[in-house]
Amino acid sequence: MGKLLIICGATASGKTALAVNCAQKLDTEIISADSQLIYKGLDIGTAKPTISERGGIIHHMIDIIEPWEGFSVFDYAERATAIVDKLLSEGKTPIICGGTGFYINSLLFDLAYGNAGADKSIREKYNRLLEENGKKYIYGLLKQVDEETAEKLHVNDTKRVIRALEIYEASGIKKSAQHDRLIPKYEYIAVAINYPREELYRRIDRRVGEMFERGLVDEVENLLKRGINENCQCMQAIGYKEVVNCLKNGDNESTMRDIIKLNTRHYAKRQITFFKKLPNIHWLEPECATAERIMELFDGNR
RNA sequence: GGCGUCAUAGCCAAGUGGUAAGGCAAGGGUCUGCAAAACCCUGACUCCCCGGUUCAAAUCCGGGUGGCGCCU
Repeated sequence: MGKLLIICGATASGKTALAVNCAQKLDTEIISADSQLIYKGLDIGTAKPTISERGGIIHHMIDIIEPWEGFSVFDYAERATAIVDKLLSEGKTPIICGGTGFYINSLLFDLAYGNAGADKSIREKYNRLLEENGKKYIYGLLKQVDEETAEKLHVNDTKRVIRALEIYEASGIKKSAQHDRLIPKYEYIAVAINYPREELYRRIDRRVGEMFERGLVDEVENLLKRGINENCQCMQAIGYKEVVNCLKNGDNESTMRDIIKLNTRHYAKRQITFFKKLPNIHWLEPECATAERIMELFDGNR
């Protein structure tokens, strides 16, 4: 059975170029694992790889939905798994490249997600209850139906509290009653580039600066002009929500830049925390992060 | 030179006699259908220095140092 190559890690750490190099060596295709690259029209702020940066390699899971559409891990897992399987059946090595750890997990592991889909009306109902009665109230509701899950969650973590409530209401089964075993569906080897924190932050700063030079503000204004609501999921992405906000406040560009840099650094930190827990991940020092080195690791693992 | 004012964690900052709020930054972490989202945890053996008053001082008094403002 074939094996997957995962290239993950923090934003601005050089995943794309590395993945393209590997894909060229392996004569294969890349499957993006990025929750924002899926949107058409969000290019600059998401640092979507340009055609030339893609180096002639086919990239899947990029530009697959419209900005006003919603998307979730479940959708990702469904679509991306199909592509993985297709590539494997062709004898190719799927390369997964991206910084959304949750999406990568959804590909690697057979998660059940509580065996209950998102239910808009249930969510609305609990969101209303949250607004009317507060966090403690809905947390209390969860405690009544699924004490075990409630214990694991913090009262303030309303998103997950509501999701747990949703699972119970939609399926009649407690979230805590469903235990997924995290057994990888595929053999894989994961690599991430391990920049020293300060250097990673410098790279982020530089990249954010470049986004403004390329016209991030115009991109956001165009999306708004096209009628994309600022509350859309895609507009919550770093770079977009800040520009929208600053535009409203009349802040200058340097303020926008600083906020985006800061939020991106926070994001990178969270990504690193997430990937630390991914089994079988190799943290490569920047100077060792080459396609050649990865091929060695990959073959040695075969 | 004189007068006034301020001096608390990397930054902003509350506290004005009873044993150091809070915010930001930074670091650590959680993550099972919104994940570039959402959420959690961590920090001053000490309040510029020295001396004094007091059972007790970041808080009061004296001196010093430094910043700021005004005056000559």
